[in-house]
Amino acid sequence: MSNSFERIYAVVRCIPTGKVATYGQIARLAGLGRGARVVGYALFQITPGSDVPWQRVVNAQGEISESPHRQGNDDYQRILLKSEGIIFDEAGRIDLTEYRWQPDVAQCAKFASLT
DNA sequence: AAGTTGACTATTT
DNA sequence: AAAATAGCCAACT
Repeated sequence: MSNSFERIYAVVRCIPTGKVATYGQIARLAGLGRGARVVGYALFQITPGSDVPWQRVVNAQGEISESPHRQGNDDYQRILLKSEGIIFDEAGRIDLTEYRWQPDVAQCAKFASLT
């Protein structure tokens, strides 16, 4: 596993239940700057059984990003999020102004040395 | 070693 | 408002 991926996973693992984060947000926290795409690539390799809550990562529009290779799993992701208390609007989007995760260094000391 | 690729994002049509 | 364009960064081939 590449080091960058480890950092990304570390950040994602810190997203509390009931909250979501955007790819760009995670990229920045992981020290990747604008490498939002790398975050997506990292999540692509996550296998079921991993302790990384990949379902809490959505795109900047509050919508679930899907891929030609992952299609079918978007429904699964939506179900997981709903079970965590996240509400989807009519368009199937999440209200980021309410559910967007706001990193708290006190809760996640791992970031202290990354940012 | 160099080119391609992608769970992105912001900008421009 | 939806679709195409252009930057971005690291992994993969």
